[in-house]
Amino acid sequence: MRGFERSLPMALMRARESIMSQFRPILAEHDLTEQQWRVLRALASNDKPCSVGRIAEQTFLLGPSLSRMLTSMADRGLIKRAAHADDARRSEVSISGAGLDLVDEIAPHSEGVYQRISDALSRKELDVLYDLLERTAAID
Amino acid sequence: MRGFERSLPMALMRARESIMSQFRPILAEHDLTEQQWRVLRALASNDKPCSVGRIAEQTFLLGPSLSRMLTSMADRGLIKRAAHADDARRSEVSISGAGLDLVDEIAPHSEGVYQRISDALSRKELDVLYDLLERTAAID
DNA sequence: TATTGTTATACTCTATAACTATA
DNA sequence: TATAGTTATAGAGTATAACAATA
Repeated sequence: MRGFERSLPMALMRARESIMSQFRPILAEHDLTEQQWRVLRALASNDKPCSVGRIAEQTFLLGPSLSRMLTSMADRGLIKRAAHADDARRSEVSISGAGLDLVDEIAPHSEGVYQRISDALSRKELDVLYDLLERTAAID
Repeated sequence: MRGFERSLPMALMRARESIMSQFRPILAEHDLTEQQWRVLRALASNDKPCSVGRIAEQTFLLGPSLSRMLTSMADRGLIKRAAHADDARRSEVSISGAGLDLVDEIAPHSEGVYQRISDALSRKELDVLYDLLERTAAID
């Protein structure tokens, strides 16, 4: 079995932890978990409202976890839920104005983190990294 | 704020999920959580026994979580704990024979996953990926 | 006094199954 | 019958503080 250092999941985790460790304190200041932030970011990037299932796919959260998170995020006024026009089983979830405000408040800190990434990796290297990650994600 | 698609933490997570989703069923068959597997792999790659703090660093687990996990893994016979020779505060944790057997049992499946990665990425591309990930992990 | 590791506590997320209501 | 989403439940991990033992 290959060494721990040459384990791809661990290498991916080390890279991710390096970034998230800078970012988590900012999220904590705004009373957001990493998972809630993923939901907020997914909704902010989707221009249109989308289904709960679609959010689950985008954020790698399980339905039951997400369902509860959406309830608490709606209580907090960060997201909105509406009934689907054609299919009454579906929800149409979207980010609220307050949710967008929160994203905008956190965004500058995020860009600060990306500045440090840009100091370490050239634009070209970042492009290569994204490409390799995407191809890894596409396996199977 | 950059799009969700161009978020590096999410790109890292998507890549990692793609691999781990193939691997988790194998771990589940052997009653191992992802975190327990990280501990086992870390200990298997360290030739010498090491401290609880060192394992926590390697596996990105918090002390209290790790402490409980080590207790249950020791009860299961997967690891061994010994007192440190010079410093009685420290533990010396190492993998047991049964722990090594379990790693060896799971290893072939792991190589199967790496085979699929090798089908998608050339050796050179994998080297580039590891290098870029390492440099990302080294930020700050 | 600082450090290593454990225990205590509250909360969040994971994971699976069962359920509701639509389709 | 199948699908979308919620509720129920058990368990594991996260996170912080407090603690014991030792340096």
